[in-house]
Amino acid sequence: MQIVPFINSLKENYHTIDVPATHYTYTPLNQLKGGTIVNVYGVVKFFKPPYLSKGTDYCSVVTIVDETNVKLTCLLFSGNYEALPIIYKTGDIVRFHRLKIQVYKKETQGITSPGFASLTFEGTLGAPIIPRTSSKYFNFTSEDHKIVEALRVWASNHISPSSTLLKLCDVQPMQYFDLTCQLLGKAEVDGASFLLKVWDGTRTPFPSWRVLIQDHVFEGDLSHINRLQNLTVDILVYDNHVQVARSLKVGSFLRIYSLHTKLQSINSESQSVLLVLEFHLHGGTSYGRGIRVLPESNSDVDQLKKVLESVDLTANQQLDGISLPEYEDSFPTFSSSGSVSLYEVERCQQLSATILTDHQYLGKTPLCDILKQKAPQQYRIRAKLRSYKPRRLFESVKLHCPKCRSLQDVPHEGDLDTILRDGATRTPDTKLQNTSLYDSEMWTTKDQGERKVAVHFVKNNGILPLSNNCLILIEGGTLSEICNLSNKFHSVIPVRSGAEDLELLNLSAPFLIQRKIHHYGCKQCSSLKPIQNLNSLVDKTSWIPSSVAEVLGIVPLQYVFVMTFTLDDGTGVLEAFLMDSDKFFQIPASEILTSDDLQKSMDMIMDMFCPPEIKIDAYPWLECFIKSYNVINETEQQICYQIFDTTVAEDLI
DNA sequence: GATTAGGGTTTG
Repeated sequence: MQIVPFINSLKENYHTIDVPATHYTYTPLNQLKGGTIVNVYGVVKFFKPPYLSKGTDYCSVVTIVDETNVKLTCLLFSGNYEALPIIYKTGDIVRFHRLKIQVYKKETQGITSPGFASLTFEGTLGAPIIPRTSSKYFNFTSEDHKIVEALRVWASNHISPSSTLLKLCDVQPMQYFDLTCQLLGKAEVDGASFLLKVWDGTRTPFPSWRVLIQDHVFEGDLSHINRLQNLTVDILVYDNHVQVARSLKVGSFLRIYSLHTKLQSINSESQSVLLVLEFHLHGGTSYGRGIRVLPESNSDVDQLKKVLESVDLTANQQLDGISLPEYEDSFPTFSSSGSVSLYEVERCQQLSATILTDHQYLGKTPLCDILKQKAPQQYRIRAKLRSYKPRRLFESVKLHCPKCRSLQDVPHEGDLDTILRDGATRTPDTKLQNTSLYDSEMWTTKDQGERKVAVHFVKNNGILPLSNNCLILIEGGTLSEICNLSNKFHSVIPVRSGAEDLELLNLSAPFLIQRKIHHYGCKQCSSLKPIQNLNSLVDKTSWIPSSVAEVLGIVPLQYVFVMTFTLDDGTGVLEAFLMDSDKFFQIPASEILTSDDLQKSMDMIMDMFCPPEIKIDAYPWLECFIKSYNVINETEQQICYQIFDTTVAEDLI
């Protein structure tokens, strides 16, 4: 061993030898050579909090990075827990003295060498630069100060801040995260697991599970815990973490790394299902799993204490033993972020996310029984939505003819433009303008081949109504012109000049446009009547689509959602067809294609029925009314099912 | 005095 590092090591670690201050040099991480002993600085990119190794020492694995953008994974061992770096989170800055560089599997790594010593600093820009170390005496100069500051600046521009530190109110089911909390109680569960009861002053989106233990093994203030009710969570720690957990002091502040959440549904007495959130600290040290006690001086602990002190227990108690209506008042049905509030899923667990609009007297039938029976029949069922098709909303919107029952796609905007252009090739006939029904105006466009556009303003008893009550007939207009006019006028009907009268374009085009809604007619079932028939409408200001359609001989098509639901009640799986204009989802299918808000609502409803990233156990129940019917094709007879008389539960809309 | 672990989630 070289004498100078040896003396420095003694100085830093044992403070018994008085030698002059030594100048340390720090090797950039891109200049490390195997077989050397170096001093390095770095930003912590990853770390495992110290844990007892399978040998004799504590171990901490720390990966650091510096301005050279080179990473170094360090294996740090010490028989003394305190001698390992006191790292609380990634982004902390460390200084290692007497780190041995070696090569393992072609990778350079650092490992403690005799006399290893470390300092750790908070990585936050502007935070006070206070070294954390267990060494009583250590070398710390203004140059170190500068290095730490420079690394902080570099890290702030090159390393994304740690996102794994979460408050309990922000945890989601199925997640790994780091929790800063206070230990309220603990209990031995069995050899392989140990219970920690903790809180951080915020409430989880689902109530925590409650781990069953024998009363006498619990350590902690139960009356305090009872007062806190659902502000406390139960964490089960396993295997290697058990002995650490056993040694923790109630009341201490902890950081638990890579804590895992899992959503679990449990059956309660009243047949309803309740969702609870489980917290597991699994065995092993992968991903830095572990527990570290935070000192009272830690700034995160300081913040946590303030939160804990400010928790309003009276407000808490009002929420305990909740009756549903009060509970819902506290939480918006849909969160502003556009995602479904987890409380809602919970709410759906307890009741049902859909309800029947009729037939409530019917008893429920298990799907396995329905699948054995002949059609046609009607059933009330309770099932979960395992999956649905189509997944893309716009693919589920169709046009349905109630007369011939045909279904067709909604024309795309591009196609519609072509249809309108093709229908508008004839020049407006001036003989058909200015009748008793309407006043006419004609324009000739410039730079567009002298295209002529005629607009006929339909009068009400000989008088032109205000534009927002006025129906206009338009000849030769493009889609964008028609859309602009439909914003100003009550209704727009695209027409062309016929032999004797204005006539509708073919029924590939909408027969009536009101704001953003395009009304279509069935080509099969309609037999067009003259435009002048609009005269027979007594009130020429309300322009009800069905009335307009009727006088013009049109069978209007209905906008519908067409979807296939794969329903599962645990006894069987059944595919049911849903065709809905607005009764089921309470969203008008006619408006959804042009409304972002409605699309968002629809997405939220489907996410509620079929929550992403959650097991089906945790899905809400749907109460549905279904009809079975026979479908016969060339080769076989098949039984199909359709959902009827069912709607999304009112408080979920 | 060597060993420990050598980052990359349990399956409770």
